[in-house]
Amino acid sequence: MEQDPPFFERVYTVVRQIPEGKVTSYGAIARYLASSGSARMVGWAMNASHQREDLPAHRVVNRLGLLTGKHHFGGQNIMQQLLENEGVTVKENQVQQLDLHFWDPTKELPPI
DNA sequence: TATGTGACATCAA
DNA sequence: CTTGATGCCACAT
Repeated sequence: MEQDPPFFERVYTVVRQIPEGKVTSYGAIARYLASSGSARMVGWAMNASHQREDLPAHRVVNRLGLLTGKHHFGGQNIMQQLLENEGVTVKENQVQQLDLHFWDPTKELPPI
């Protein structure tokens, strides 16, 4: 009877647990959820994140730290502003010292 | 059931 | 720097 929550909700659950000043990648989340390189699923889930207010999508960047989804934040550099406001240095749409700000769910969160 | 879609990742040239 | 191709798979229609 217990049905597994939609893939979306699993993604949101992880993203919501990203601490301030930290970022993670689509691929990292995908590996944590499905142990697979299906990072597109994460990006696609994020596309629907417009419905979720409590979802810090600005903490999710691509593997290089590039703010690929900033255009979904209103068109301006809102995403960068949010990250810098949390102590993350961003320049040219790319997170600086990514390894210091990177938050890996596969390491920080318990396995499913 | 099939088709289209996507805020990615990775390789190649 | 760019473009193209390939893999990946949940969800909408």
